[in-house]
Amino acid sequence: MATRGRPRTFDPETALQQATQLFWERGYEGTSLSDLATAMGIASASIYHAFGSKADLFRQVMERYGTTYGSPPKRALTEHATTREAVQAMLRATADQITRADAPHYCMLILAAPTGTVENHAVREFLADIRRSQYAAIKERLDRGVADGDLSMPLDTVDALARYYATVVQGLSIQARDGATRDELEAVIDCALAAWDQVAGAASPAGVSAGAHTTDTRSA
Amino acid sequence: MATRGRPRTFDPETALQQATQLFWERGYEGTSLSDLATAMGIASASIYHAFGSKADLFRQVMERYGTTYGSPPKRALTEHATTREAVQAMLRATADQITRADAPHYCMLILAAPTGTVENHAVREFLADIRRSQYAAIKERLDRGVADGDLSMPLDTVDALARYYATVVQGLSIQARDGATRDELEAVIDCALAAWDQVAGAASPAGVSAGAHTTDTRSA
DNA sequence: ATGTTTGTTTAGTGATTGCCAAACAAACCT
DNA sequence: AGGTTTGTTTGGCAATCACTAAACAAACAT
Repeated sequence: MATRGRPRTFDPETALQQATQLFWERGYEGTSLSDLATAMGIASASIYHAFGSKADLFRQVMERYGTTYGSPPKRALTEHATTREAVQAMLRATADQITRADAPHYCMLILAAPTGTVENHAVREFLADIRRSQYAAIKERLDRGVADGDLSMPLDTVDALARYYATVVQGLSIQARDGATRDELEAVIDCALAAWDQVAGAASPAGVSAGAHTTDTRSA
Repeated sequence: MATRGRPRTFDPETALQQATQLFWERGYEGTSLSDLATAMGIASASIYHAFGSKADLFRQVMERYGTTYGSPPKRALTEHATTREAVQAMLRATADQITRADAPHYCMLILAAPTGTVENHAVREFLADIRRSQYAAIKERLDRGVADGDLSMPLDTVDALARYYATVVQGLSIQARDGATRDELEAVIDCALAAWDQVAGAASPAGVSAGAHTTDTRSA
């Protein structure tokens, strides 16, 4: 089918890229529509025509963000043979992404809107949902490790370990935001992986569950 | 000296407390002066008279926050005999504070203003400075442990371990914000302390220093 | 050529932002 | 009582917010 009507004067992909840069630097509420219009090179009315509302634009920005900047850590999680290597690669890919010279030194998913006005509650929960799916992705990889016989531990320890590495990933963004270097993050990751060797490498995870203490004496 | 002039009609401490609640829930930029005036029960002009600007008020709120809600983790760090116990107590006190039923489930210092408008850059750096001093406090405790003969490791490993636990503390706030329970945080803390046993408990910390990292898989 | 469709800009909407001058109020002072 | 000092409120500042109606522009259709 041929294109009807007046053709676009801007490239939507380029415009989303420019919007990404602003939202990334200033967060959701810190970015105004006039800021966006200027950066995207079009009138604000064109933004509404092309992308809907500010919240809609942000959702499309985040979708693109997930398939570009957010992709390496996700791929690292699935594309390594052993679970430990996968987690290590995921952490290192995260550190790479949040210390890039050409972008803000943190993950937009984590810091673009952790708090804010009451009226933007839905946007914050939209981001929180994605973050919770990040945890779920880590947990799935650990579950796969258990299924592979690669990882041996009680079920609730798998949950804890997955949440633990999600916590580390999120903490790394604050560190990088506050000026930590790539090398400093690498040292943090080394410490975080030392926990792996203790919890998953040893026979027993030394009281990792909060409730009943179940001692698992199986060896790997 | 007797009090000159018209007396205050509100208690500054109570007013700061009410301002704290709002800034805590909505962050710095998410809280408006009219919101604050309503919550504090006074006109916005009185806020300026008593506290200066919005940024000044926020700084006073954070100062009070540090000596109240922020106090238990800090005290835990200094009031325990062994370094490991101190770190564990600090982490648990943090988890306690960010899952209180009477307050938002995160640390205001970490999530009140990680990103935002260009004009509020100074407020964000004010918070970042305090966060960096948190890392410094952890590092001081570890240094003391080394001095006490309580902890034995290379100097750069002490740096890494301090930054690592700062990372965990900050990650915990995102986790609690996104709905993690106190028990789930406890399980995360157990994992984080397993790293201690591996890095500080064992003889050598398995390459914790900032060495070569070759993971960079950045995409366009 | 005229109409339809789609995208653009102009020019605004009402609401809200942080902030402040000026008037008013309540205490103490001499 | 009159003056001084301090704190309060009223009223409104200019700027910005997210958003949109309406006019204009550029393509295709018939």
